[in-house]
Order: sequence, then structure tokens, then C-alpha cells
Amino acid sequence: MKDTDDNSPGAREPSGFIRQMVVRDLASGKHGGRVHTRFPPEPNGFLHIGHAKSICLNFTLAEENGGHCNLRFDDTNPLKESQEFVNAIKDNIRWLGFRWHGEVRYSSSYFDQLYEFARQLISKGKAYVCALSPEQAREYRGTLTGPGTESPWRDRDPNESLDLFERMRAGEFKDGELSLRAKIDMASPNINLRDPILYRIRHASHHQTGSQWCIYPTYDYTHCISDAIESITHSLCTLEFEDHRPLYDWILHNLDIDSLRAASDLRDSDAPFVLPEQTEFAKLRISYTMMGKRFLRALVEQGKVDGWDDPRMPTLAGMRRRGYTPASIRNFCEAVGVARGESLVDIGMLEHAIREDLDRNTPRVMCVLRPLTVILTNFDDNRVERLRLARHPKREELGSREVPLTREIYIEQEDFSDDPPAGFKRLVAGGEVRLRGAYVIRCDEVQRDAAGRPAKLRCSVDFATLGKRPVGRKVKGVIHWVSAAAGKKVTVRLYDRLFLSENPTPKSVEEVFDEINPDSLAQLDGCILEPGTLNEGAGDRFQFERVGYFYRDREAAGPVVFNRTISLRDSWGAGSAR
RNA sequence: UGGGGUGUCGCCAAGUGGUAAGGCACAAGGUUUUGAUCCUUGCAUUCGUUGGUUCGAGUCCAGCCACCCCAGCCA
Repeated sequence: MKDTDDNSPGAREPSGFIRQMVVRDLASGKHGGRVHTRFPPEPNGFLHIGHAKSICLNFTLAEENGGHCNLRFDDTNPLKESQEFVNAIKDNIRWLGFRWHGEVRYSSSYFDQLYEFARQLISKGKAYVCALSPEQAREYRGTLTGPGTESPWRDRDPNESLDLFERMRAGEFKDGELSLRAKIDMASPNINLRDPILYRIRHASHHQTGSQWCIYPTYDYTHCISDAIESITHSLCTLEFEDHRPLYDWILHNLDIDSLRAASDLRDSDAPFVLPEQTEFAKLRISYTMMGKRFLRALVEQGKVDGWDDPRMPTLAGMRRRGYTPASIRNFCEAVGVARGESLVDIGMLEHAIREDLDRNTPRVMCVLRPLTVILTNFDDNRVERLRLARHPKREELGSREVPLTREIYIEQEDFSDDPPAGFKRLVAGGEVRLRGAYVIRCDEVQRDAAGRPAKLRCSVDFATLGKRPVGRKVKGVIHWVSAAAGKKVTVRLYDRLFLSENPTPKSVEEVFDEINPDSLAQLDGCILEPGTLNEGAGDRFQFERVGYFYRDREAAGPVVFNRTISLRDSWGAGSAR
């Protein structure tokens, strides 16, 4: 992001092991000077901030090196996938601001080719049709410390396997009855090499291919070939696939390289065809957050949250609805970096990224969340004073807005105190405070409700203080306010972290529910917003001065709702959260 | 008792044999009609640990310790 200093002496070396690897590969001409990456989600759920890390990595790596990045749906398991997720994922990636190269890809569109390659492996005696049941296969696989046992079908004649494989495809067998396996090494210390399953029978309809197939290739078999077909150079994935790399390479190296080339996007080009290589990096984990799909799904399905796009969810849809900007998420991913060590990123880094963006780009407006009535006793009853306030304290080019001041206004309940703590610089009985962008007022009288709580303040305005310091005294406090007559009533939703513990690592769905913060959502219905904020063209993102950053929720009809994206930093009264 | 990985400031993270970048957080000052922003300053004699090689080691070697991943016809 900041390597824009092209006139600085000595171009900056890219940092991070993946960027360095690419630079090295480019220098050595390994892939004919190409960088081609891909983001390969399975459409079985919504994307979350962890996926954003991978998206940013793949797309920016290509971008920085004049390469391309494909979007490929890794859709080899029809049981878990759906078109709904395909659409949502495409939408999320576009929202983040990335554009994939060419058409969207699907592993499923390579099914014919994959089938042919499987036949090739069988013919070469590198794969066989096995009749072990899933349970038997597990027993035969052996353990972490002990070798496996070879399948009795392992040395089946290739022609017989070919015939059986064709009949599997034709639908002659039931789910689980037969499978296609690679013939590698049942004694390998790497369990992924103990004759892994390449194809399984699944009489299920697929969101892309319908009922065309009843056998489906596995991830391990599909991924490497799909990468080769798309002439991917750098295949980036997370650490848990490290043990799969030898299998990734085995499959590619046991296929005829010319047949791979002929199936690839490079088939009609002069570019050298080089096999893709897999590189792993650590997944993103964030404190007070949980990314497991299974657990997120449970939250949605059990109604613990409002849906996949609930603003408390770490999904991109949720973060978007919460008010996160694409830039903030991209900056965050850049700040976190990409390494091979498992780490737990402080959620404060995410909060910093969104505040940084919003502080710079968001117009200011006033909104009173919990109103307390104030009567300006020396302000004429039907007078409306139209004040001009800057939309942004540092960016004049953002212009100004008109804010009406009237005799009756609202201020924040917590900006008045009967019993002020040390250092309190807001309003107290007999004390003075500045109304933001307007006058200094003095609280002359406190009217109370039946319970003795302040219900209405009667204050007098010092008319000599508009844009000027009061003479003869210092008034430190500045509070926000809204005209009672002109203000708009809106609903505000305040969000807090969804999980209580810093590192939620549930084992079961029940444990997830135990981790939920009961106060993660507070809805306030009687908030009073500065008029003009709801006008056409005013935008959806604002800083409510002294309160936080808010995003207008357009999902629901009915009353106007603002979601709090993030509070302002608050160095006053660290413990006393609003 | 198998295999594959990782250990640098409270949290991320650069660093690839020449004497510990940066960001977040935190602390202290300054500016301020947002207790915000902004600015300044401070914040690892030390890189899991013990030895070794070297003029010199976070970087090389060996041992030890800790943590993560792998036994789906999931991805």
C-alpha cells in the first residue's frame, strides 16, 4: 500500500515470505514471468473476515506483479453447496473492490476433464477402483503411528478398474459402494498418501451440473488439476493443507504433462507450461471473534443472531451492514501481514482500521442517544437560529451544514451530572458548558421527576459566546445537542463484541452459546438526530459527534435505523462504557 | 512411540551472518468549540531454551522445551 515512494533511493524490497517468493520466481523466470493466483472458496457458507485475508493476499499479489487472479468455486461436494452462497460470495468480493480475471470459474466445469485424467491414472496403474466400505477404508488406513493395510482391490487389473469406473459414472452403484483411489503408499507416515480417495459416488444433484453426475471428485484430486488447467502459478492456501502438498504434487507429476498443458488455458499460447506450486500461510484469527463456519451457522440457525448479515457477525455481509468499509478491511489485512505462525490478532487492530478510515471520510452530525430536555430560558420561543457547522473539522472541502437552534433542545443524559466525578467537564447545576457549534449555556435550575431524577434543565444562554471564548472564565466542556422541534426521531443500535472470552475455542455448538455476550446489542428507540441527516444524498455513514460512527441500516422498512459501526476512542473513564 | 509445522516487545510483524523496522496497544506532554482527530516523546542490551561454529549469530549446527495440524468417500 505504501510502496508509492518510487522516487526514494533504492526501491523497497517487498516484505513477507510470499511476496519475496514471488519476486524470486519472477527473477528466475520460473513461470515465464507470470503471476497467476486464485481465490477458491467452496460455496457452502458466507465469507468472513478470514476469507478477506486470503482474498486480499491473492488479488493484491497478482495486482502488484502485473498478474491475474481468478475466482474459482471449489464445488466438488454438492451436499453442502448452493447457488445462494455462490451469489453472496461474488457480491462480497466485488464489494471489497476486487475484480477477478475473466469469467468466474467452477471446479465443476472441469468434471469431464477430471474424469479423463482419472482414466489416465487408472491406465497407468496409478489408481484403482476399490470396494472397501468407508468404514473398512478407515480401518485399513492405519493410525498416526502405525502403517495402513493395502486394499485387496489394490492390484485390480487396470482394465477392470476402467470398466468399473465407467459403470460408477453410469450410476450402477450405490453411494459408498465403490471409490476410486490413488495407488501410492499405505505405509507412508503422511496419511494423505495412504491411497487417498479420488472419486466417490454421490447420487445428488449439483447446483451447477444438475443431475449430470453421480460421482464427484475429491478436493485433493480436483484442486491441483484445476490450478493447472487455469495455469495458476502460485496456489496459496492455509496451513492445514501443508500435509496435502505431497499429494498435490504427486497427482500433477503422475499425469502426462502434455495432456495437462493441452487441457490448460495456455494450450494455444507460446508461454512455457509450468506446474503450479502450493504455498501455505496462517489463517486469520482475531480476539473476541470466532470464525468456524459450523459455529457461525449454528448462531444463525438457532436465532442467536439476526442472520448471516447480523452486524455482530464476522462475516463480510455482517461487517458491511455494521458499516465497515472495504478500505478498512483491506488496510486491516495489510497491517496484519501474512506469515506462517499461528497468531491471534488483537481486535483493536480492526477497530483502529475502521476508525482511521471513518475519521477521515465521514461527515459529522449530532445525535442525542438518551435525551434530556433543556429549556433555553432567554431564547425567544419561536426563534430559529440557523447555525453553520463544518461537516468535517479538518477537511473544508467537505463543506458545511445548517443546524437549527431553538428554545427547547435535547442533550445527552450522561452529559449532566448531579454528582460529578472528579474531572467531569460537562454540565452540572450552576455550571457552564459549550453547546457544540453554538453558545455557552449555564444551568440555572434542575426540574425533577417523581423519582428525583433530572427531567428538565432550565439554562440561560450567553449570547456573547458564539464563535468566541467566554470572558473572564474558562468553559472546558463541549456537548452535543439537537433542537427538539427540528430533530428527527430515529432508532440506534449499539453493538458490542459478540463473544465474552478473548479466545473463544468452543468444542461444541452448546459451548458457543455459552460464550455469547448477553449485552452485544442494545437498541435505543428515542434518539434525536440532527435534521438534514436523512436528506436524499446526505449519505449513509456519519460520525455522531462525541458518540461514534454510525451507518444507516437500509435492510428493514419502517423507522430509520442507524447501526453503530464503532465508538470513538474514549480516554475518559475507561471502565464506564456507554 | 509416526509425520508435517511454528516459536522476535502486551498483540501482529519485518529481519536470509555484521551489531533488533513498522503498526496496534499502552504511558507522558502539546494543540483542540468532538474527553475525537492531530503532533511530540517514551516503550525488546534482546530474538523459546541450552550448548556449539564464527572476529561476529535472531539469522548456521546440535540437543531440549512449548504450541499447532494430520487417521472425512469435507474443503
